[in-house]
Amino acid sequence: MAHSTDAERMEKIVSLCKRRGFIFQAGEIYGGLNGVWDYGPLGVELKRNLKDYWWRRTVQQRDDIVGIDGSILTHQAILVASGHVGGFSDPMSDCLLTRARLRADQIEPQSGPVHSYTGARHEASGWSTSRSFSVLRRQGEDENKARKTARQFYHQFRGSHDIGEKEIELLGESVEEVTDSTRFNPANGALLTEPREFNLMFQTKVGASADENDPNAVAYLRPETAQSIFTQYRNVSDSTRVKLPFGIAQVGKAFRNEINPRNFTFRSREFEQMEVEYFCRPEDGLRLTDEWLEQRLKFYEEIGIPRDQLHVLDVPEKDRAHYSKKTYDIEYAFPFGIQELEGVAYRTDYDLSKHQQHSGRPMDYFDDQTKERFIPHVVEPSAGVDRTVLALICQAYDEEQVDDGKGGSETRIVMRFAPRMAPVKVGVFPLLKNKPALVGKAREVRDLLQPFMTVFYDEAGAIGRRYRRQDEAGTPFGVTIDFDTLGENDPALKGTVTLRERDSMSQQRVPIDELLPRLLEAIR
RNA sequence: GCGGGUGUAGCUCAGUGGUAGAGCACUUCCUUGCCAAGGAAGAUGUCGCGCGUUCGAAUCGCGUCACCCGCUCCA
Repeated sequence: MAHSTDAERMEKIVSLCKRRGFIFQAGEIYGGLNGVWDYGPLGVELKRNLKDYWWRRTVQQRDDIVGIDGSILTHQAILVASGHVGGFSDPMSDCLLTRARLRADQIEPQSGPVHSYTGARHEASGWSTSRSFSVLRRQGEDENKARKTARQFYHQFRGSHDIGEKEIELLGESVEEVTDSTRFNPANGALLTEPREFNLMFQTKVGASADENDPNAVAYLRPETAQSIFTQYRNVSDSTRVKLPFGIAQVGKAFRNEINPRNFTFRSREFEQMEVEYFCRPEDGLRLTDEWLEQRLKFYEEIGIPRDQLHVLDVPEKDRAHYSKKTYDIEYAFPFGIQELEGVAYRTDYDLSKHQQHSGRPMDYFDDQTKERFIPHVVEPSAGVDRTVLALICQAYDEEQVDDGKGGSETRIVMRFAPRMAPVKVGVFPLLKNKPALVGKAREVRDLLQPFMTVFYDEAGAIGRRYRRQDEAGTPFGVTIDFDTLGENDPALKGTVTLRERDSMSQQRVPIDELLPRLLEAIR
C-alpha cells in the first residue's frame, strides 16, 4: 500500500475512476449536477456484477425469498402512511449572525431578556436600515454584550468593512422577557430565521396537463425501495403461497434531496439500493436480525471486502428509528472515514400496521398450524449499491513498486477486484499486430471466450503497456498469442498461449482448450 | 448552510496583464517478441461558466457552478 494520506488516496481513486471510465460526474459538460453521478463502461459492468451476484445469492439460491421490481414514482398516500410526507424532513433555522444552520427541533429552549432593534444607522456615511433584529441576553451577560452582538449583525448586514462595528448606532431598542424560546442561537443569542421545512423527497406531478394546484396529482420519487415491498406484500403472498418466514427482495433506485452530498458517490441524491424485507413471526425478529447480519458479512467477504475492513455498529436506541427494536450498521473503512454500507434493521410490524391502518386493507397473516392471526414482523437488510461499488473500488485500488528492468523501480497501479466482481474478466492480445497469423488466432480466442465472459481484445502498442492498462481496469487475466501458439519454434507448444495473472504478474503456458474451463472456474 | 482550497489538452500539472505550454496518454507506421520497451510522424484547448476593469485577461475584481478538506447535517 502506498504511503499517502487518505485524502490523497481518495483523490487518486476518483481520478482513476474518471480516467478509466468507472464513474463520471453527471452533466459534466454543463458544469456538473451536484450529488449525481454516471457510471462509465467499466463502472456499469462492476455495478452489474455486484447486483447480479447479490440477486443470485439472495433470491435465486434461496427458496424463501422472491423478488419484485417496484415503480419509482410513488403514490403520495403510501408516503403519508409511511411517515415520509411530513416526517421525512427536518425543520432548519439559520443563525442571522453566523449563518450557522441548526435543526430547529434540537435547539435547547432558552429564557431571558430579549433586546430588539428596529434598525441601525451610521451618521457619517449616511447609511441606515430599518431591518429589525433581536438578541437574547443569556445568563451572566450584560446589556452591552447584546448591543455588541446587534452591532456585529448590522455591520455584516451592511456588507462593507470601511467603517468599524463600534461606529454603528442601534435604533429603537426595546427589551422583553421570553421563556423557553427556540428562536435564538444558543451559541451567541442571535435571532434565528423562521424554521423552514427541508423536505428531502423529490416531488413531481403525474399527468401531462396536471394542474399545478391539484393536490391529487402530486407523486414522489421514492426515498427508499422498501415501501413498494410493503404495499405489495399482500399481492406477493397471495400469488406465491409463500409461508412465514419469507422475504421479498428488490434492487432499484431511490432519491433523496440530500442537503449536502459528499465524498464522491457516497452520499448521492440519486442512488440504488438492494434490500430484503424478511417477514417473520414476532418472536423470531431479534434472532433473525442477528442471522441476517452474519449472512451479510459473509456476502461482503465473497465479493472481496475482507471482514477486517468492516465494522459492525450496534446502533444505540437513541439513534435508531423509533419503530426499530434493533439495528446494526455494517460500515466500511473508506479513505474518508468509516461509513455505513448497509443497515440491518428490525422494523417490527410498524410498516405493515401503518399501511393496514391507512389503506383499510388487511395485512395480517393466518398461521394454519397454530391458528393464529397476526401482522408479521420485518427484518430489513438494506444495502447501498453505489456505496458498495465505491467500497469495492477503494478496496481494490493498490499501488506497488515493481522492477522496471533497468535496475530501478516504478509504480504499478492495479485494481485487485475479486475475479467475480471484475468488470472485464480477461484481456486477449496478439503479441504483434502486424502479423496476420497472430491477429487471426487471437481473434479466434476472443470469439471462444466472449459468449461466456466479458473479454477485452487489444492489439495496439507494446504488450507491457497493454498488460498495465488492464491492471488499472482490474482485469484478472491476460491471454497472449505468440509465434509458439502457431507452432513455429517448437511443435509441442502449438495451440498454447501465455496466461498472465494480474496480481502476481506470473505467466503460465496453457493450451487453448483448457482456457475456458480454467477461467470459468476462476470467475464464478 | 458556514469557513478554507482547487478548477488550463484525455490525465497530471506549469504558466502573476502582451502569440496556449510540458510530461504522460492517444492515433498511424516500423520492430520474431512478454510488463507503462525503442524509433518516426501526427492530432488534441468554450484556460469551469458569466459579467466587469483594461488598448489587451488563463492572469485583476464581482458573481456563479462543480469538486476536495474542516464544521454542520445524515429520517
